[in-house]
Amino acid sequence: MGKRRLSRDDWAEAALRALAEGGPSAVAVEPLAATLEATKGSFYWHFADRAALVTAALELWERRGTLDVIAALDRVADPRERLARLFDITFGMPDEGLVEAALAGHSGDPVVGPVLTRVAGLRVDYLRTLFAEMGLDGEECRARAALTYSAYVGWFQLARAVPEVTDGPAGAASRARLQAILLDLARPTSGQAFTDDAFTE
Amino acid sequence: MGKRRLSRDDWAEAALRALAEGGPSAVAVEPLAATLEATKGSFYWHFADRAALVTAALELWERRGTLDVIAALDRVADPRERLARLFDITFGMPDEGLVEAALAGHSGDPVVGPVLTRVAGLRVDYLRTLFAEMGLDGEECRARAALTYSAYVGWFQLARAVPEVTDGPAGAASRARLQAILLDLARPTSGQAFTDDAFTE
DNA sequence: CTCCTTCCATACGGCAACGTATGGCAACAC
DNA sequence: GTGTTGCCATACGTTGCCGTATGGAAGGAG
Repeated sequence: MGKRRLSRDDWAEAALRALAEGGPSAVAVEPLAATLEATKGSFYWHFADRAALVTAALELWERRGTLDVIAALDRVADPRERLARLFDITFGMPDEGLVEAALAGHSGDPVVGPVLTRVAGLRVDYLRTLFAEMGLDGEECRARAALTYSAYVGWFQLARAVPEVTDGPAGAASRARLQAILLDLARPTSGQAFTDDAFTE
Repeated sequence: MGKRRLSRDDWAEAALRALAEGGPSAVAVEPLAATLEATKGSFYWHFADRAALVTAALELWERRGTLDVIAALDRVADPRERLARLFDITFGMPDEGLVEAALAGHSGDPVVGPVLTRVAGLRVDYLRTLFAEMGLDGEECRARAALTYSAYVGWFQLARAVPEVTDGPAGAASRARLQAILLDLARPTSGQAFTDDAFTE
């Protein structure tokens, strides 16, 4: 790590890394400057203030983990296949999920809140239309989209809290099983089975 | 709100409230003192330092949202009925779930991390044994416990990010639907035998 | 009433991070 | 070389919160 000059993107990238590890409060100018072997002088040349840095990091996160993914999925025609690909991609990007978990507690933050709302809304909405393409009705789409997204985001929260559950061979098996179950939920034929409350015969 | 004297529990309760809203960083002595219409002098009489306050708040959260719930569920014999009750209780306590979401990003915190790991581990483990009682094998139990817990915790994360999805009449319907689907997941899959060995009526 | 314990307010020093101001170095223009 | 521009280091003032020290009020015990 030489003492080369830093670009605006260098700062944004470092901020995103800090965001994934310690949340928005970890995106602090002076500590980041230390890891980059620079000083605040560099930072305040590229950015107006700390909020601008957080915004840039969130932008990066939103683009890579949401916009780019949705764009890449547009090439897949079959909705079920698209859902499978979506799982493979999103569950395969641990950093992106970890950021979302790190952001969860800061929905009240004036700069984090709107982005979080927008990203989560976009994702749930995408799932909803995807389920709609499979022939499910409106309410069913809403519920399953919420469940699927909850399972995704909760998975990474679990990974943060108890890594043993999600990592390692047992964790990988659980992850594959989870994806299979979620995919199975998308079958419109099994939708009726869930509605009947009578379990004991 | 008179100027009455404050007890240790008053501080812990206020800390838990702040924890649910703004996460651990919101549990700050001086701001809390302001909301309680007191000063730090009161706080440092009841507690040694800030860490002790966070610990007390987390203890409160752990007891109410996990230990007490599990204890109350011990009275229910049928595992499936117990799972249903578990959902009703936990999803019915919005504050507890919101705390968990707020804590997600602070697994690295020396005081928050261990509690979070313990609570999450306890809950996943409880679900795992619950599924085991229903006759599912080890790997299946692990995967479904992880999925169920992920859906629970992710639901509250979603509630924080996009309240419109989880609140209101549409949100309530989605929540009921989600609980139904999760309950349905507890049924054995096609390839497996449902051995109701210990809990036949 | 008096004493003593419990509880709290005020004042203080310290730390970490924010944002600003200013000087300086390197590269390129001419 | 001289000047100009782009990028950065250093030093400074400010703020928000932590933890400590100390004096003092409220309320029961005698």
